[in-house]
Amino acid sequence: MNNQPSVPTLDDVARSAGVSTATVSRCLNSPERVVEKTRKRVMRAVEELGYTPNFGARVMAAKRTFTIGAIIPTMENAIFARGLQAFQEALHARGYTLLVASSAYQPKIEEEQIKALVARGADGLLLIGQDRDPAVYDYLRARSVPVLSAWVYMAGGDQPTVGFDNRRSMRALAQQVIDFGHRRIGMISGITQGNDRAAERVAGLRDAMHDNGLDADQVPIIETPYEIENGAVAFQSLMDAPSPPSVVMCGNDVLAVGALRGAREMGLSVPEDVSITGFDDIELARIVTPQITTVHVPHREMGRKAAEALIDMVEKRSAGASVELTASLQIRDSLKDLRAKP
Amino acid sequence: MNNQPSVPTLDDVARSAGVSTATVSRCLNSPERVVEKTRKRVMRAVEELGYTPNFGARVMAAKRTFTIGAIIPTMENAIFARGLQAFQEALHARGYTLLVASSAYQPKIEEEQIKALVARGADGLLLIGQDRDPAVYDYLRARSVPVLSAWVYMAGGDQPTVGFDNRRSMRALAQQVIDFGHRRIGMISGITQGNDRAAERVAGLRDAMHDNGLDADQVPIIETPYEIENGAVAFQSLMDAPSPPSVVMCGNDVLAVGALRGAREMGLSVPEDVSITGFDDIELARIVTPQITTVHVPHREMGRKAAEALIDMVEKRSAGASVELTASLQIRDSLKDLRAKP
DNA sequence: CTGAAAGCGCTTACAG
DNA sequence: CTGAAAGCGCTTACAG
Repeated sequence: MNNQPSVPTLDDVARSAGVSTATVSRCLNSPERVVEKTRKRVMRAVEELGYTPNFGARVMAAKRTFTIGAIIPTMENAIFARGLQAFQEALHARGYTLLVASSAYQPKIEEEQIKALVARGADGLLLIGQDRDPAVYDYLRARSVPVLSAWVYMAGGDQPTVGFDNRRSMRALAQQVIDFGHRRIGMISGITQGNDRAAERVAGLRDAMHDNGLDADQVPIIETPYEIENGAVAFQSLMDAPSPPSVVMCGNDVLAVGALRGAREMGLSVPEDVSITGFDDIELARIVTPQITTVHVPHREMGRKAAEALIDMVEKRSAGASVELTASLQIRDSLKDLRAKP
Repeated sequence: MNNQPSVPTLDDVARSAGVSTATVSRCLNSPERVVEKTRKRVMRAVEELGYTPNFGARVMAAKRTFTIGAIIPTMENAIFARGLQAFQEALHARGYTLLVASSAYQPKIEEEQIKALVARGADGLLLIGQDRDPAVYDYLRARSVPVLSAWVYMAGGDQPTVGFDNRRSMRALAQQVIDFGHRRIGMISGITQGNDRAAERVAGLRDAMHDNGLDADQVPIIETPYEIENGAVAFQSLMDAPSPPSVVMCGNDVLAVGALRGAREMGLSVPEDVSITGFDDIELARIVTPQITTVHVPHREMGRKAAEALIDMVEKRSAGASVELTASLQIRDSLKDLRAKP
């Protein structure tokens, strides 16, 4: 802020154009309500003086900041970076600006950030996933700040969601894996505590096991934070078992790339010796060799639709409708079809 | 914002505590100026009513938002994502919130975003690079919004910078390449127009050529936006020349990964048939095979230091001091030492 | 130490 | 279509 004494105000513009401040305000906010001749004169004065509305005053009078807050686990994972970029672009197209904070996957930090963004006047909030303390939603409701959960899709919840069904998607991928003849399945999952996307992906694998009459409890599952190195370590520990898996399904592509590295370090060939799958379909999945079988998530589309849904909630004060996006299987070289006889 | 009719104001607190609004305000902002007895009474009322100061009113009266704006080319490139994440964390540690926008490497969009963030009350601004219309700096100066340029280091410029010397770094890398015996050098650069980092990297290569008595004008240079696919296409066009280069130096790692893909598609082995270098040292550089020789840039440190320098400028109203960080060579398998006889 | 009051720069019913 | 004026909820000299 730091307004200089020299920064022009609405009043200066009004005086310069020979109209009232109300008219200048209208020219800026609902130009169609001002007759063209007047409007032109006013806009010229705005130009000449280099006038920009004072933020604080505008917020105070209008009770809106045209600012939307987003709290994501981290910008360093390409999936959020890409979605957030699209979210910001869509916001900008509709005249909104993005306020960003990150939670490092920690509920306490997320709550703190929610309060910080609300205190900064966010007109609406984008959060990732739905699994959080109900008190958070009460807090937001009391201040009537609309919230939208993205990266998940859950029909009929309390909050609208824009995303895809993590559980169903992982179930479909696991079904494919099973169809390919794999029976000894291992999993490397992200930390499921406080992360419904991770938990749902695990549930999806279990669903597929049940569907095929397999014992889900036999699946060894290692939970570890989403870092390449952790994927490598977890992979090696899974493969050290007496009867190692024929396929290691990972909670996301970052872990899968780590698993791939782990395999290379152990001298194992993928997919000849062991298959690996990921989730998200970030660019990385197609850059490594072999390319990783994964679930494609429409990150950019998700970001864009989330922005639109959230702005609708803010502007129309509507409850907001959930949007389901489709995540699709991407079968690539890292998954071997065991039925195929060479 | 969207204040409910039920949200309590300073006035409500004052009435409830039987004091003036001035006293309540003092209790909140400079408690030492209020005698304990009064203060306790006031704070009790604040508690009971669940009072939170109104953002807009506070901003308007105090002329500060505790918000810092950042405009980066895109969040999708890992180098900015990582630096921005660190920037945001450092901001949060000092009580500030981050307002983000992206420019897609387009000056016009950047200018628009600068205005948008200033209009949203950013107390200070982080921009990438220094190469922009002087009018932009005039605009910012007129509103006394401190600006800091990151990802570049230039001593003695008008604006403080927090970054490294792109030109010197590329020169050092090119010197290494030349020391390894390479003479036929080709380059794939990002678009240099309006991107001083890209332009400096090209200049660095030319410097090294001069240093070694080589003709810099002989170096074929292709400029293309930072996308993997573009790197592949540019690489192939360089290699199609009658006397193709023995090494292709890329403006960043994204282009280098593209070049690697291009080589694979052409059936060329790296580094046996041709060497490739990158810049930035993003995670990708170590994930591909062969690993890419590049320049390591301390992204996180840069983000953190930029946040600290910028907050100092905002709070102390100081001119701000530039900080130079060190970028270091990372020699990896993608660069062949032609002198080494097997 | 505390209060009355001006002022921050807008927006928006309400008139005309 | 345009204007006068109230009001948004704070902070801060200025008095006392």
